[in-house]
Amino acid sequence: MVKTKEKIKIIIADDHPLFRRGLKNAFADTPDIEVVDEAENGDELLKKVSSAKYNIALVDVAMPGKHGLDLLKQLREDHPKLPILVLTVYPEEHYAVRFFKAGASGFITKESSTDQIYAAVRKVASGGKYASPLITEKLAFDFGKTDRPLHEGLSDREHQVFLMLAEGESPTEIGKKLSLSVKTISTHRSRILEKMQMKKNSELIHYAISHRLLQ
Amino acid sequence: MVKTKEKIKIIIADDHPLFRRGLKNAFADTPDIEVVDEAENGDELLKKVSSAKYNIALVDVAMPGKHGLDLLKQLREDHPKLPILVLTVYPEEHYAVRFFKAGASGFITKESSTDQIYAAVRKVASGGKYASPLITEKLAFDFGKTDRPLHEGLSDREHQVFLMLAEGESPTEIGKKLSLSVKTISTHRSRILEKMQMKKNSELIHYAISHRLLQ
DNA sequence: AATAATATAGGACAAACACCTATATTTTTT
DNA sequence: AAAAAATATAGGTGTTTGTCCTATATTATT
Repeated sequence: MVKTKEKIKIIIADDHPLFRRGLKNAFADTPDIEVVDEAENGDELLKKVSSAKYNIALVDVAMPGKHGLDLLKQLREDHPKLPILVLTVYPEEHYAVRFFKAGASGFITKESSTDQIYAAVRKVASGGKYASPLITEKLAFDFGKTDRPLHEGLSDREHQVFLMLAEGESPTEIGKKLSLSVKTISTHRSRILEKMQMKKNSELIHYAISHRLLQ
Repeated sequence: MVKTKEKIKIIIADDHPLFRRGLKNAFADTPDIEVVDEAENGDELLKKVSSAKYNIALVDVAMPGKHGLDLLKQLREDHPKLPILVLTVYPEEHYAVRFFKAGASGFITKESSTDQIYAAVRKVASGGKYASPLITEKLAFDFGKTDRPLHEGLSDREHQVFLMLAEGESPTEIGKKLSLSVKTISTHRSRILEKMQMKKNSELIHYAISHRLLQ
């Protein structure tokens, strides 16, 4: 039971040098948490986690290279035991569910205060899950609800393709980026439109804009 | 001439606490620059700059409340002499021109290294303008040509078509709505892309969203 | 009056894509 | 444990869509 004296070792992954600095500095104030490594993109993170020992990975999912749900899934696969605390700039409500399902242990936005982040790290380090009160409420509230936002009925892949379409990317571009055939994208698109009860890409775009799913 | 010993006093405005911390910490390393105040949104910034004395405002333009060009213009109006260094997460090429036009003294992205940021602050503090090499080149190239905000260089018809394209409408749909041939729309589109120095509709969409031209 | 910019579109050809079908895999339901 | 549903992936085919080049009339600008 001397374990309590050991520090929580975390690796942080974020592509903004100044944000990493802010994080590191914030954890310099905590006696029980220590930033022992950094990565500035998803691939570097994957490389590092496989070699060294961390208690938590604190990961911005919006990075160049491997990122988002893909990155999260890959991490889970390579290291099923490493708890992942997801960082994002996005308004959380729309994404949290998705990230939890994909195996994240916690989810916080970059607007969070240092105290919230400390709390999240501690909670996750002790094997728990962390979500902001807002999200927790939302999760509870939504449970079993049938009239959830349309886009939550999409599968992960569909959601991913949906966002890209909403950003105006062509099926061909999307296929290229995801290394999938245009046909596959086209099929996803049909199902997205069907699920969302829409007929045209323009409707997807409007939907995404009005739900603040874009930038 | 004892002036050289005085520190450059800056106020930083960003809605991410951790990013502010990173910035502050980065400037803790510089003997000649000092962060003397912070603001976490545009309104707070406006309030603070009117009361106190800073040599530079380092401002993230993507904040809740007053933000973006509006914020920048307001700052210029209230304090024509306060140099403003704009921070952004956006890929710089499309926005820099506009921000300089609106009176910014410098423009850097959040991906920048601390050294780049120090350089920017010093340059701006001494009355100069700062832009990354990439942008500088771009500005030189564009001068006299696309000197005004990109989308304002469009003719009325082009602007109309631009917005419809940005909403995801297809050339065919647009043609129908405007009772014009698809060919005409296609021609307009080419010219819009040319004038805005873009290549794809997705760029139009991003531009429109980030400039709040939609909805 | 001369020049540039704008608004319109036809023809030819290429690319993009939708639609249908199909299969393997995963997840959920029973 | 078995059956059913949902998910993720594409191939083939044929049409829609749109680009590029060219052209002309009209309107602004100098």
